[in-house]
Parts: sequence; C-alpha cells; structure tokens
Amino acid sequence: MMTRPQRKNDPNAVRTRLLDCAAELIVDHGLSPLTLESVAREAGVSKGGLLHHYPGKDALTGGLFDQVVEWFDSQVEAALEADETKPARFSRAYLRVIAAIDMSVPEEKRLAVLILMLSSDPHYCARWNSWVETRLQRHKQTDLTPLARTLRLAADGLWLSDLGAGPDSDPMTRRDILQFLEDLDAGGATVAPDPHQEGL
Amino acid sequence: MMTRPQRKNDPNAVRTRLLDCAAELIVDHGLSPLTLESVAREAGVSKGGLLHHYPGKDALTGGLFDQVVEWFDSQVEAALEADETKPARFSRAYLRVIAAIDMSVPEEKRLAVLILMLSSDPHYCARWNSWVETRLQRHKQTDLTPLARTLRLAADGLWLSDLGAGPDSDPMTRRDILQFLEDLDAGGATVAPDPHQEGL
DNA sequence: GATTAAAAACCGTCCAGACGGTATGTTTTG
DNA sequence: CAAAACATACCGTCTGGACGGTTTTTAATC
Repeated sequence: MMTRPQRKNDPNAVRTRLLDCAAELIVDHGLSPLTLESVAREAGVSKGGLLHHYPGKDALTGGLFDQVVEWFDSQVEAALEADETKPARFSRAYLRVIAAIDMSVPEEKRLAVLILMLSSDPHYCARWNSWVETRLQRHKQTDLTPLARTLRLAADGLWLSDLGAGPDSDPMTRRDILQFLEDLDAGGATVAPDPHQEGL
Repeated sequence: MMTRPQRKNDPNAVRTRLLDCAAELIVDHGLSPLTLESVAREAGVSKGGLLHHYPGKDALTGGLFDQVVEWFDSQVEAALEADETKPARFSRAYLRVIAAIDMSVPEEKRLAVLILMLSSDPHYCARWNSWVETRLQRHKQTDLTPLARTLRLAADGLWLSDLGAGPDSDPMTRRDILQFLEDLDAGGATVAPDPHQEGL
C-alpha cells in the first residue's frame, strides 16, 4: 500500500506522530492533563500546526480513539483466526489479546489509553459498547454463555489491573490466572447459552 | 455514637454534605469537570466556606476517596462475616459486594466515583492497591489462588461494566454470571495456592 | 449568668495562570 | 499561483485558590 512519503515532510506522518505523542502523554500523565500545546510540542509542531490536522481537541482524542480501537480489533481478529475451538471463541480471543499486553512495549500502551478514555468519557464508552455488542452479535452462537462473559469480564479486570500495576499484574501470577481461565474453558462447562435471553 | 449535632449548624454535617455533593456531581458529569464552585453551590455554601473545610481541591477529592474506601471496606467486612466458607473467602466477599451494586441507589453510586478516581489518578490507584494487598495478605491462606484472583478480576470487570452500562450490566445476565462464578467456587476447583510465590 | 476574648465557620471578591480556539501570516508543495 | 502545511500572536474564558471581612460558636473570666 505504501503511503508514499511525499518527498520532504509527509503530513500523514505528522498526523500519526501527533496521535502517538498524545497517547504517550496520556499514559504518562493521565487524560485530563493533556493539552494541545504539550502534544504539539512533543510532536515537534506548533499548536497551529496541530489544529490544522485536528480542528479541536475532540478531533484529536477522537482520532486517537479510532486508531486504538482499530488496532485492538485487528489483534482480536488475528487471535480469532488462530483458534478453531468452538465455545466462547470471541471472548477467548478477547482475553488472549488483553492478557498478552506488555506495557513496556510502546505499541501496546495504547490499550491503557483506551481504558482511560472509556472511564472518563461516556461518549467513548458508548462507542466501545457498540463495538463489543457487534462482535457479540456476530458470535452469538458461541459467546452468549456465562462462561464467555466471565472470560471477558476477567479480561477487563486484568486490563484495569495493568493500568495501576495491581496485585494481579505480576507476569507469573498473570500466567497462572490465564492458565486457570483456559482450563476453565476447556473443562467442558455447559455450553448452553444464558438462561435469560431478552431481545438485543 | 451520636456525633452531637451542635445546636445550630454542625460543621461535620457540612463536610459530609460537601463530599456527597461532590460524589453526585462526579457520577453525573465526570471527574474533570468537577469544580470547587459547583460543589460549593450544590452543597449550599460559598467557595470560601468549602475551602475552609477542605483547603484545596486535592483535600476534597482525597477526603472523598477516603470516605468511599472506608464504606467499601465496611461492606466487604460485613460480607466476610456472613460467609464461613473457606476457599477464596475474601475474594468472594469482594465479588458479592460489587455484584450487589445498584446504581440507582445514591449510596452505592460511590463505587462509580472510586473507579473514576482510580483510573484517572495513579496516586489513588496506588492507595487502592495498598488496600487490596493488605486484605490479600490478611487472607493469604485462602485468597492467593488463581480462582480467587479470577473472582476479583471478574468483579472488577463487572464494576467497570457498570460504569458504562456495558453488555454485561443487565440484571438478568449479571445474575447468571454471578451464579456461574459462585458455582465455579463451590465446584471444588483446586484449592492449592498459586504455583509461583515470589516474595511480596 | 453575664461579659468578653478568641477561635472556628463562613462569605464574596479578585487575580494569575492555564487552555482551547481564532485570526493572520509565512513557507512549502504540486 | 493556488492550496495545503505549517507558524505566531493573540483573545476569552474558566478555575483554583488567596485574601480580608463577617458572623457564629466556644471558652474563659468574673
């Protein structure tokens, strides 16, 4: 595809750099302290330059949100392809992606950004829910069981734990938890869907 | 105990009212939009009055944090007493308290405040981790198993889900999940502690 | 119990800094 | 040269909190 590096300074590169710097600043100092100036400075452009690409703070954070979700989606999709097991297929992929996060890899810090945005803005929260519900609908044959839900909930717990280096974010401990969850999965628990199925 | 309602206007009552109003404003509009003026107005005092009781915004939010943690602690302690089962005792109490949250009860909206504070300020995050680790140490005989950790992680997931009305926050669905987790518990899973035990 | 000193509770105003955003250039690219 | 890609200067607003004053409560003294 090659997004053609236009000779001198590719504006497309500037945009991704802006997003990257914003993400970095957010994981380092939180979401609210994020200022347009700081992002611009970090990315090596002026505030006016930033505003040129993202006409407002919402546009910037929104762009960041889109990018992170897209990345997460691709990760899940990859994990999904690598697993043929039937029950809780999607939820297991979801879990595996989150469990594989290594916060020391800058690439993967993005997930920290996502959780920060989710917990501080109901708007993004709704968009995230929409994403999840779409996948849930797509895999309704396999992922509407209490087991599947538990896998995802535990994944969210791990996710949250990562953010604050909680008592369960230790690599070894995490490995055990993950093992436990996978065993749980294989353990032939009931594959029946939720007893209660109101319309979605 | 009677915290002596000193005649006319109990300053102690004012303090709790300030905290209550702050909590309400936070769950309604988020954490960052919280302003001293809005809290003061809502509580029926002037900004100067607020500053008198809490000398700064940090003092206010810190006081709120303390209150919420204390409340949560008492809830867990109560759930702990009502359950004699051995394995994963603490973690199950933790789960039950969180699962019992009814966001329509103002009293219990506090937990939303907690998660908001945790995800937006690493300082509070550390204090929270400290609380958890203390209890974990206190119940190290029963709550250092992958099962126990899973229960708490799932609880955190539910907690987070509540915040944004996620696909698992539906009462019926939640009931099923909880049931599943409790069965998991009773299901005589291995009671052995984590394979890996590095020093804490 | 009346008087009074002092401490606590509370009010309303003002200010300095921060931030988002605009408006207007200036340079680079095609 | 026209349009995109930047930079610089500037404005309006908001907010934390400092500050000086006022009222109420408490404590001490007589």
